[in-house]
Amino acid sequence: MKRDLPSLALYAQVKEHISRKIQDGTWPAGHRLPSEHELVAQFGISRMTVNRALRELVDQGRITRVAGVGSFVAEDKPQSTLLQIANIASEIRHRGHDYRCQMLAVERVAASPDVAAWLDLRAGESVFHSLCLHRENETPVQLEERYVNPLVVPDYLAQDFTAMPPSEYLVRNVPFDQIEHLVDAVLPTAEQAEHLAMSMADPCLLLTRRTWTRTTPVTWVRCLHPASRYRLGSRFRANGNPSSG
Amino acid sequence: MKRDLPSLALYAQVKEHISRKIQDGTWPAGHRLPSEHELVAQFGISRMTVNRALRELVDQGRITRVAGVGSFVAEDKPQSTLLQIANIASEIRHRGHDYRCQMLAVERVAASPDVAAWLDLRAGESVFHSLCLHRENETPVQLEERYVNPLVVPDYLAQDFTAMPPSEYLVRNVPFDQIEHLVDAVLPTAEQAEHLAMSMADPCLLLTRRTWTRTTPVTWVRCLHPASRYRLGSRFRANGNPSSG
DNA sequence: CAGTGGTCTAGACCACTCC
DNA sequence: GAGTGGTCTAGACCACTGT
Repeated sequence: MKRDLPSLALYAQVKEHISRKIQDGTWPAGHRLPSEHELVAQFGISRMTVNRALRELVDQGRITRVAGVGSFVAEDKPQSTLLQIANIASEIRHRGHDYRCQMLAVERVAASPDVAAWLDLRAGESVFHSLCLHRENETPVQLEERYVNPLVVPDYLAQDFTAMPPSEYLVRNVPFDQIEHLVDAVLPTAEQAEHLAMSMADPCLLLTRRTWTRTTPVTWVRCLHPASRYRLGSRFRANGNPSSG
Repeated sequence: MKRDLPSLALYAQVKEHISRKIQDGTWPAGHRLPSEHELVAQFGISRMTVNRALRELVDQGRITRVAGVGSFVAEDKPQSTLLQIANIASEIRHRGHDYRCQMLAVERVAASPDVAAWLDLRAGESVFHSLCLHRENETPVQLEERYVNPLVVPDYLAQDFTAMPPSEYLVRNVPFDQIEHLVDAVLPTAEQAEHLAMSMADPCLLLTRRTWTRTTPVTWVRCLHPASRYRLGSRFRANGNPSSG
């Protein structure tokens, strides 16, 4: 069998193989994975090695396993903490509500000094910019302004974001190594308030997120939420033995 | 050797053995652990089993390992994401600034219906309540209102919180299994604005946190931050192969 | 019952570090 | 060189689920 990379551990190759199938949608949530025995035969490796790969996927929340039944692609990606917000579309649909993504802009612009610094480019270089409004039952809940590094995602402008919102497109196509979140409370500008159909006196949650692949910046995005219609949450169950406070 | 629990997996017994030595201070940060070979001899089990225990301790951030050198007790626990805010005192001191905790109230009160529901008690039952103001270089940065379950933390009222803030006291004394965070953007009430020496028109970040031990609620706390003086952040490096968005 | 995952063994080879 | 951890094998026994 061919090697993807020089001497990547066998268990890691199995993990990548399965992760890819999940990520690109070949194996949707709830889909049953091949059994350990089948993977042993398929990869020509020992069961302990397959078992380690699957155990680590469980730890990462990618799959769930039931002894005597099988292994399945995990339903939700509770991810950790703030990542939940990345998938506002599925979150809204999960509540049984209508979701709509309205594109206000998709364009190529010259990077301002700020944006250039954030994306580690030179000012004036070409970057992709998008502005879109996410609606829950036609009520605006998030104004998303995004800059994307064209070196990493050259096809960004060609996508139909009304079918697949920018965040989901990036999730499915760009692997990342690092993610940074900042959360602020702000008052909206007049223009933002108008897009969000809210008062300028009402506070908003502002989530700023940057992601990297290797050490290359991929995207910088600011998500503005009327606080009365959106809150950020996370539930965490302990693995080890940390403490409360 | 004696068994702690009936038929706990061998690798889990090794993990517990090591975790206990770390937690009770027998093995301080940086201390060198026995080698895999020594643990094999000590427990009379195979090396794969010892190896699994040690790998999982690495995943949990308890220890670090260097091939060719040895295994060592990990230095600090940076914790993940939002938990950072739990330790506002050390965070402020880490910036080289003065930290002060001013107690505005420490008392026993009858649980309102809301608080009773949050803590899973009956309305009117006795609960502990504290209100304190955290200052950075004498500037208020967090107004912390907290309710504590007296069944879990009976000695809460007797503590000197100016020496050790409530969050740190709980961190050090109550193990937890679950933690829930909610983040809102709000405008402060007149009273809150006065405590925080801010305008009522300026937005605040409101962090609400609940913790459980087993399934028993321990504490419910609301931390109010002037957004101009505080933002919430998290940096995350991927372990597996998740995606960006 | 056959199939699944959970665990465990007793070896093995390798790359690495320290002396 | 001896010691360390990183990985891997080819078996094994068990408890559990489904039919």
